[in-house]
Amino acid sequence: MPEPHLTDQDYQTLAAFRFALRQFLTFSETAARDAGLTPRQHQALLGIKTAQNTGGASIADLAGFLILHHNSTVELVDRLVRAGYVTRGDDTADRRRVRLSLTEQGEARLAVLSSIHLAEIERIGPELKNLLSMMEAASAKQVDLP
Amino acid sequence: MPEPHLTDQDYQTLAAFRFALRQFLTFSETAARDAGLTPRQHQALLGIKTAQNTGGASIADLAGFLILHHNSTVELVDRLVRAGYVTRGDDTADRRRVRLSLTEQGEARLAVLSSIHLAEIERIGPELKNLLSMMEAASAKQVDLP
DNA sequence: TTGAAATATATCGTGATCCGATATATAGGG
DNA sequence: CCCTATATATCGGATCACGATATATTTCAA
Repeated sequence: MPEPHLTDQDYQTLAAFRFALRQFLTFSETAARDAGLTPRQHQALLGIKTAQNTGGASIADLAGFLILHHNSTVELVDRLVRAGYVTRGDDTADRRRVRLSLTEQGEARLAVLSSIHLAEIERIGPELKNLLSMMEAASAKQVDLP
Repeated sequence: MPEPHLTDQDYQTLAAFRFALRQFLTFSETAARDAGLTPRQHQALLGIKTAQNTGGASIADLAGFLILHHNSTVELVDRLVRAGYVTRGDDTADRRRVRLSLTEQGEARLAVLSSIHLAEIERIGPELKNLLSMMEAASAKQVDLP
């Protein structure tokens, strides 16, 4: 059990950091929904895209990227396939496995969303970095971790 | 409609950033649940704490901090009060309003969680800052916003 | 002062989605 | 070849945020 000595300033900085994160996540959520996707669906497209080079993501790969359980990921992919953004392909080497790829529509939506996100991240980057630096200099830290 | 020219590197960096965020959020969620709180409840305690100086947060204040609607916030506070972490107080000036404050138990849980979080944020800060810098230098950006 | 509009909080029903438990198909080792 | 492990899929249950609506209090204008 840690013995924290937190100052008001520590709480203020933590709160500001969490608020900045929530603002970004809300921005991202709104952008995704405006593009006809749920936030998770957007994340999934990004994960599938980045594995496209290496043969296509499996369900387990995608679950790892999203930090979700297999079953949740299967359901998410079901919804993406139904919506026409993703296709399930066969893995020729291991026929238990599924190889996910983006449809043209999936690619297009992801491209627009990614562009928007790069711009927003560039906008908020300085503030986030500043808050991160403030917390590195915070007065109270957990020092008794193994 | 933006005309994105995204490189594979852009997608990789975006994905790495989102994965880092998800890792942090998963860490935070696990820490909160280990302390007997849901993630939102933890965030709410932090928001209430930082408004303690200025007379106590109202429902609307808290909703603003969490970027939630009033009704969701009311329900969240209901659960926090039922669990013994928060109390509703009266606003003497405006009796429609509620003034939220932490119980001793709420203070204690928040202190432990905040200490843990400061340590984790210090740990991941450098990587996050690095990814943010990479995206500031990204090749494709949304330039045609009004 | 009174009554209408605005503001703050609360209640109720609904929908989305994540998880636990379980089922089915395929691989791979002994 | 069989047995266990791995990969994906299915089903029921629970949580939580939201929209719509209700109630209480304040504010303002006539």
